[in-house]
Amino acid sequence: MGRSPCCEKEAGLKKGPWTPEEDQKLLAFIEQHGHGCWRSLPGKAGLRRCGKSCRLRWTNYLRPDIKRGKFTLQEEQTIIQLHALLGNRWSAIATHLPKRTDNEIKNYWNTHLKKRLAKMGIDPVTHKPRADAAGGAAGGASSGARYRAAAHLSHTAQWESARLEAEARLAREAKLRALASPPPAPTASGRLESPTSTLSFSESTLFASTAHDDTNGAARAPVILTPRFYEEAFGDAAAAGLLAGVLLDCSVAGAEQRFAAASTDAGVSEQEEDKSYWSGILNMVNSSMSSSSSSLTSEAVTDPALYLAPAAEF
DNA sequence: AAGGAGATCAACCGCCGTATT
DNA sequence: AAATACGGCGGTTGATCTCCT
Repeated sequence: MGRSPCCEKEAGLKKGPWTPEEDQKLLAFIEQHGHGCWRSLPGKAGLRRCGKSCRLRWTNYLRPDIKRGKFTLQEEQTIIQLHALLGNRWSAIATHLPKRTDNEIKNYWNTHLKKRLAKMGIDPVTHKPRADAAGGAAGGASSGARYRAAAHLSHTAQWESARLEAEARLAREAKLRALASPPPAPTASGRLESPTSTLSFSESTLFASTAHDDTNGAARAPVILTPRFYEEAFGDAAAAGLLAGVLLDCSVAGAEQRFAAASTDAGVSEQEEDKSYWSGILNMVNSSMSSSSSSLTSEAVTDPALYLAPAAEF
């Protein structure tokens, strides 16, 4: 029954930080043979490590296509918005940030972004304004309006419900696709894959689009991040200006207008809010896909319907 | 200059879904 | 169909670094 015993139960395997020699061995072996079966790799490569440790070292550190260093403003925005959409699904988020690993994104979220949102009075888990922060965290009269507006946009329960429904749809769709056709070649299909992720780009966009398609208007992201948000969070108008450019680049400039309108006009239609928010996400996702080879330049495809099409079948 | 506190990040752990026998 | 291994994921830890007093 089953497979042969697991090597991880072997004694004498090394743990802890990798030495340059170990890195060299692993790198040389993978360059020559590919990683193949991780479990058998350490033996073949002459490493006293378990396969799991080798895989982790490779995917998080040694892979040649990893971009290290400071996250850009656009990457931060992408992470925050995708986190609002997907929650702590770091591998799915990493799918939309080429050259960044899920581990790196997770660390960055936990050490930087989570704190920053909390500072802004936004619950980093639900992405809705915290009750105890209303009117206070960022200070001033304008922030009061901002929190009211954010609260207006916040229907967390509905959001969660729509999210779960979309997730279930996604799983069904993935199964159907797997049955209908063999998996395409990873690089030739145009799919944007994270080597650390099992979630394909198409699945992710489908997820976004199903939520967008919610006819009850239930799916919404609680908080829209605007240049003004960033200006206060960073305390840096230049950074906010850059973000404004990024937003425009990604065709979500409407979010700023919508946000301003929401602050003064409670009559803004919920459908419009949904449309604007989700098209922002879609365009952002789209822009990250279009730049998968080098940097995160934004060349938004103007027709989101391209990505919405699969969802119409549900 | 030294010590402590907080921040950062690489790596481990344990769980889960899928593949394999 | 059941048992088991494998690969992958998210949460957590702990060593190291940086900043502050």
